[in-house]
Amino acid sequence: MDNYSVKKLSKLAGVSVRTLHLYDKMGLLKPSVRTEARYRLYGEKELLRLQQILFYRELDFPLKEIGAILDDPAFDIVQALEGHKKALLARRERINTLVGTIEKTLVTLKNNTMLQVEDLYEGISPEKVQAWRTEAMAKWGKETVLEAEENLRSFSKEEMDGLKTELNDNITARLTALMHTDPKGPEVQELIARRYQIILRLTGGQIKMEKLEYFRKLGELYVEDNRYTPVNGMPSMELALFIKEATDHYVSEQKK
Amino acid sequence: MDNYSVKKLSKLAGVSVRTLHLYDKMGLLKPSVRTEARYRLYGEKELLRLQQILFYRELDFPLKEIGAILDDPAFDIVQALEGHKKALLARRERINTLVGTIEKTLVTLKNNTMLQVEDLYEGISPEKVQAWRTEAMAKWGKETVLEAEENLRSFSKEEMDGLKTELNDNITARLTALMHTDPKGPEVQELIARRYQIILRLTGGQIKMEKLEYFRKLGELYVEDNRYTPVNGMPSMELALFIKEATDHYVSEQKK
DNA sequence: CTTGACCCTTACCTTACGTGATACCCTATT
DNA sequence: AATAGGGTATCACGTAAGGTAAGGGTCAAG
Repeated sequence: MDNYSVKKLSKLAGVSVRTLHLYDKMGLLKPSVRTEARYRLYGEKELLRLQQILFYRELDFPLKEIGAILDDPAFDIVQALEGHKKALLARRERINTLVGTIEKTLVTLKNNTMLQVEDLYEGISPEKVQAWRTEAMAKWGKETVLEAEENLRSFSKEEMDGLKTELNDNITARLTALMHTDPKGPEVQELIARRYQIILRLTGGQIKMEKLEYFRKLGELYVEDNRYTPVNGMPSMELALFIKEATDHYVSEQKK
Repeated sequence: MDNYSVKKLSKLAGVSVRTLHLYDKMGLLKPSVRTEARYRLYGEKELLRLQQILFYRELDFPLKEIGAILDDPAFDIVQALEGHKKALLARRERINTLVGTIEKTLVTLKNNTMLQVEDLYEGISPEKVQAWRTEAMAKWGKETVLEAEENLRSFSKEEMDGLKTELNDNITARLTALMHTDPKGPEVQELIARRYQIILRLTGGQIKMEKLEYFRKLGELYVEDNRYTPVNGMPSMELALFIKEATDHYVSEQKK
């Protein structure tokens, strides 16, 4: 009996000596014996009690409550556990909210990164960009260019990269391949439709089916003219203006 | 400028005065002016900074880190947020584990509650229980009764209550109703089969199809004998022995 | 001039220990 | 028997983010 010194018990249970001192002082776990030199000695009963303490501690119960649970035999453990579970679920909910807030914040921050106009023309040299913007403004009007840029900036970098990748890597590649095998087949139609869907997203247009239908036909024309190629590697801005041109064309068609 | 006293600012931002004192002392939010009487006065800029502090505080950032974020313009906020998100997800995982442990513990505790033999005979007066157990032991043997009780105790109260409720409220009621309209119909067969399935669970038997098939036939006999009624309101133990009788009957049938 | 509202600083309390500092105890080896 | 080593004791400070209280100064209105 009373075999365990503080160190032995602490090793056995995986706690620090300091913890045992603390539990002793606060009355949570008293040694069964104190030697005349005031050494603490614990027995099997204390080891068992320590295990129980650690169980509830693992569940994040405060030590005071653990004492209450263990010392009061009338304590309603089930109720305590259920209450504690409720608290934990609330904490989990709060964490979910926090994670949501962080994610939203991250999106906003990444959007803000896009607010640099330069980001719209990544990979293009600044002189070229400047020349190209000037030319585009002369061609379509300053407002048009600014508007298109404004729209593109509302994207997160991630989303835009995803769309551009799909456009360049997947769609155009398959389109090019199919042009040699089945240029009039249904898959070509699908790809062209998808391409315009993406372009519409990038240019801020709502996807309206009539427009989509129109662009599908327009796409066929483009394909016949072999004009689908410029989409490959197009910078974002060029895409925006490319589709604006088509939209204007569409609008003037409707007016007739 | 510098319109806000500690109290005004604290009300405006929803924090305590003590918090403002603390933030001042730790250099997180210094008042823009101190009057000659050492009163703290804050301006709009400080209000704004406080808002930012509170934003990060809401996300459970430690105040020291908030200071670093706000004071170092080169601080990588995105990385900080992503790291923090990871930490939050880890905490959520831990909470999930804890909740799981609690739920398991609750099941165990409820099982232990069932360990009281009295719980097997809820609603029956103790004298009746004693008399009935004695009689049952004489009829089927002491071991049989103890075995049946042992088996029933491994159930959680919840599950057993669920099964008994289904048995008493749903099955027997519908069975009784159907006996007057379509006593040989397929639904009656289904209900009888389900009834024996439940009884088998309660008596610890694995549900083997051959047995089930046998009991279905046996059930028909019972129905014809109008003996299905005793199931209604039967205490758990009686159910266990009721089915034991049938099982023994089945075994002796097989041996022939 | 007083009163009540506001403000200041100092300091102790909270949780569950970690980390010393200082001093005592025990056992084995020299 | 002295000493070295490891074990042990108590005391006390530090942690994060304030709450709470004590004791005293300031300001504007009546």
